[in-house]
Amino acid sequence: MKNKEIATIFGRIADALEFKGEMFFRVLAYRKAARIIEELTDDIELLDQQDKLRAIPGIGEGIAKKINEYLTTGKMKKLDQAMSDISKDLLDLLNVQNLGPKTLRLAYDKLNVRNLTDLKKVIANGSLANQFRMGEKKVDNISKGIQLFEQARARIPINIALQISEQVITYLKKAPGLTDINASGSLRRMKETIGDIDILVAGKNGKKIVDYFVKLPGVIQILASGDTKGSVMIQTDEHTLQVDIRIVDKNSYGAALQYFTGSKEHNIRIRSLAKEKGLKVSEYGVYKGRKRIAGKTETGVYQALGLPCFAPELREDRGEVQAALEKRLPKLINYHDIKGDLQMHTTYSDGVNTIEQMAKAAIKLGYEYIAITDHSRTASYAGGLNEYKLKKQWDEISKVQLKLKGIKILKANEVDILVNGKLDFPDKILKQMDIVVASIHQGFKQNVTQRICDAIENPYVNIIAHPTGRLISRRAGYDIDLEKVLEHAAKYHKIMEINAYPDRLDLNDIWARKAKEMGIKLAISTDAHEINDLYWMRFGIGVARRAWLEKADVVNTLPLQKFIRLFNIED
DNA sequence: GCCGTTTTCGGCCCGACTGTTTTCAGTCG
Repeated sequence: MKNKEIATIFGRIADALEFKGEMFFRVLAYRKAARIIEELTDDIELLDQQDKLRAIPGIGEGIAKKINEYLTTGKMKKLDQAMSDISKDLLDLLNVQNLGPKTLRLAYDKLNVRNLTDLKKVIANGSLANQFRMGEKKVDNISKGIQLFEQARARIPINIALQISEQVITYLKKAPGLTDINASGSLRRMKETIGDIDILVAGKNGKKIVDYFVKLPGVIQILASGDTKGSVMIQTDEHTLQVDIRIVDKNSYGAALQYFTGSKEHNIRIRSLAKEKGLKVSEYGVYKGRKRIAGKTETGVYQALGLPCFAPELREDRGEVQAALEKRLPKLINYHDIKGDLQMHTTYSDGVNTIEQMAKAAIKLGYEYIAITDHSRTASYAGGLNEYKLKKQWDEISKVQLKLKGIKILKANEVDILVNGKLDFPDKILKQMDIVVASIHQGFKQNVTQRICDAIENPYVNIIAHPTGRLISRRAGYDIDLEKVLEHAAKYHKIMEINAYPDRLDLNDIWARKAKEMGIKLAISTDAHEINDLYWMRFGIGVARRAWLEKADVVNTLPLQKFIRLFNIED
């Protein structure tokens, strides 16, 4: 698939045109196209061949032609043109905070700045500060931006961000005059990674709240500290990240929460719709002329526009507004819908806790069943089980089962899909398992699509685990044709996993939604290696909700008896 | 560059903050 490649090109064109002072909305059109293509699950080459590109909202004649040109010739004139006299190094500088296209252009024209080194030079020798409408403070802010740019902070995994935001919120709740507080931004939308943490606060005397905020433990730098806004860098064991706080009046808290939750694209959609209705939406409220008709609550804001209060996870401008208008928004799955966890490891392979400990922890979570899925023998690095150890484990499961009431412990395994396409246990063993979870742990570049398809065809395999094998912070997924795999899964009625391990989240939101649309059922599993990991379920739920999944789309929402019937498990 | 139950032309979300100015440009979210 060349989707990603083409998305990158349009992003690059947008940057270049912006730098050159091209009409703002043209730049926007390229950016929008880049995002749409990036999120596309269909192969863009196929869409081009079938002449279906223009059916995608946001892709018109011009962009479609350029895509076709690139796919047939390997080149895009518009890109070459846009980049003819500038370089990627230069455009990268647009990512420096407080340095926008206008200022960069100024530095380029007047001071010959071509890259970061040049930029630093003209800052150091004062020549940038001497330019028209520039000054010391502006240049100072750009310098701060360069500092952050050079640290090139990676986005933070959702679990870390959530943990930190909860600590910050606990701390802030003691701030003087504070009445309401919420995490907003991508964290509230449960995106898989978070750039910075945005906290929204309602309260009187913003200055005092901000003063209290910047004294937060772990702060290594104060980036801004005013009456309505504060911004700090904090350092934890492994991560450095930015935390922003905004203070608004109680009466516009709902409008502000709606606004700061985003996404930006969702907000643009909402505001356009408001405009069509003769209304105006801002972070202060919904206005009809000068009259404010909503703003105190988020629900009120949406209601004023004739819309339901969207779950934050839906607010990505992926068709949610249209769906709401047509009254076909999904009733999203909730955390409490989950009745069991279908992937976890114990001391038998690379887990930390015993079967009994895992089972007891699951009972505490209110689950009715769990599947013990230690690794199979070929996963020797993880202490994978051979047939002898597997049988031994089943004996222990039976013993624990007798001892514990209120939970069904399923005899299962995370069976390796071997390089030759076979499974790591013979069918006669697989047949005896309550649940068979199959996945790839080796030969990431060897025929992955075909191997997974073969596994899907095995009559004893129930679930394909972490189908793309990506690790968010470390590696891209296998070289896999996911669409083909999903088609196969749909054909053979196999379940695809949403792995809730925060570094995996695999399938991701986009592909999980596609799977649902193809009629595939999903399982949300934690892949826990210790009892605390069982709490990762909330991140899997986050992905599922972002994927528009409902309770009925996820097999481990079934109560025990129905679950057992579905999988033909002996009670 | 995209788009159309008012439009094939003329719109395209909205406001705060900052720093530079003396009326506003640039950047951000």
